[in-house]
Amino acid sequence: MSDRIADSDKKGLTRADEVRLAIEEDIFLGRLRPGTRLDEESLAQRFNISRTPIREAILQLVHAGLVEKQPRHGAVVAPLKLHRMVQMFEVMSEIEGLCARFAARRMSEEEKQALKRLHEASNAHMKARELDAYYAVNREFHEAIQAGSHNEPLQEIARGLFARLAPYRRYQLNHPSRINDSFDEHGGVVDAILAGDPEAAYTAMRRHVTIQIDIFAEFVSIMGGNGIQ
Amino acid sequence: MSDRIADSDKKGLTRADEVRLAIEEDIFLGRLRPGTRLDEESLAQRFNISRTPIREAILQLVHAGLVEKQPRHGAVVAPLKLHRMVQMFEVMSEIEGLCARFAARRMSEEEKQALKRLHEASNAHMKARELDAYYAVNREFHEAIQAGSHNEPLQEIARGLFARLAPYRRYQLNHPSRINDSFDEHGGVVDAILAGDPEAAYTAMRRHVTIQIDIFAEFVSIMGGNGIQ
DNA sequence: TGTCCATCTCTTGTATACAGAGTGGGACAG
DNA sequence: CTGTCCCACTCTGTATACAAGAGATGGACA
Repeated sequence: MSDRIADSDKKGLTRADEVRLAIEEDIFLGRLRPGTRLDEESLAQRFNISRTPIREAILQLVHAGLVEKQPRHGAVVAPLKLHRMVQMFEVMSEIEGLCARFAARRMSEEEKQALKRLHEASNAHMKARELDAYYAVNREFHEAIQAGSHNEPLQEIARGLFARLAPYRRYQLNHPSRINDSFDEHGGVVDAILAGDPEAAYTAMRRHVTIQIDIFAEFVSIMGGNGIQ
Repeated sequence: MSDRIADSDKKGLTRADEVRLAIEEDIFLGRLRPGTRLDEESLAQRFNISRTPIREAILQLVHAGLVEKQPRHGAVVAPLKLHRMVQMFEVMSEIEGLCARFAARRMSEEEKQALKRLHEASNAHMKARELDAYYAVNREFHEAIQAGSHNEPLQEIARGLFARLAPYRRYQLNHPSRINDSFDEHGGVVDAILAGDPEAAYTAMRRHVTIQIDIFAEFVSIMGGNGIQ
């Protein structure tokens, strides 16, 4: 783990913000597993600052849903319960479907072209079997559509769900043929949005995310639920 | 304003939590208008505690979306911009519609009967023109359906949106005939849920909330946007 | 030997003190 | 008279010190 915060991008951010970003990344990248205790004192030592900004960072993470906290009992990285995770995917599919529906109606020509380019870029990564690169573009793809909804509260909800699911979502693309199917599903979404067909976009996106639930369920059944709690 | 926190219900709550609840109530009840500056020092004096828990409370409010904050620039009660508020209602109608759709599929017989009783109770308040009572039952009605979705993350999203819109929503039922129409629309939702018809429930609920947007837009046009920013 | 109680320690919650950034006002120059 | 620059004050961000609650450990008694 980076025991120090990069000296770059320190513009306008408080220490608390920097710590929050660092811990967020640790959670996303799996360096901090769900269930891990977040001790204020040791975090303070790790970042060479006092406990005050650490506490603020933890509070922010609590409200982002990444961390759970009970008074006088400390904070732990949120151990998503299985049924709750399935519920979140369920909501996510609807929210993203909604984003796609709005995007089909509201995206500007420039936004549509940018989306198309993103999709084409992911095509290259798919053929080259570059999993990490595909995963990165995949995220950009979904974010582009969320932004295309031109509805900020909706984007915030989507981002929040995405953030909470991110630690688990990365397992999905390990499924052998998944990356190809994912690309094809994206294609359907892109076509519907470019054609300006809201309902088709909604259906395609909703289906795309719903499939991820199935993949995830399969992953869980293989794992036997271990390591997830 | 209550300059002191009630000695009751102090179980398991930190000072920060108490302050947060107090400020939340002030915002909901309009005692703290959007745009009002939240000065840490004066709040600390008002509650007779130090700035530390005040800061924590403000942070929590920031993440609930009720307060905005920029580094080194303090916190103000979130001044909802008009277009953003419309966007929130837009999302709210979809979220509540979604809740209704799930509720139609998942509500137990007990939950359905409880919902029916709530609706009948609101009928009495409508006929007696008891606006406040109707407003209270109305909230219970929506919460019952949200709970009926049996999807916790979805409920949290709905609650969050409701909380952020609450300071403004109360104007809506002032519209003369609104209360009757509202009751009729609720009736449609109840019928669909009791019949176990997800799509009808979704449509009825979505329409019910969408109408609120129109009422709200009308209210705003009368106000000329003053006092809302 | 097992159980219960007390104390001790560890961690969180709160207070207070200090540092640094922003803002506003006043003074001086044009 | 007006504009600009500098100084001071105010408020936020951070550090540190203190208090209090929860859990653990050890001893004593049954």
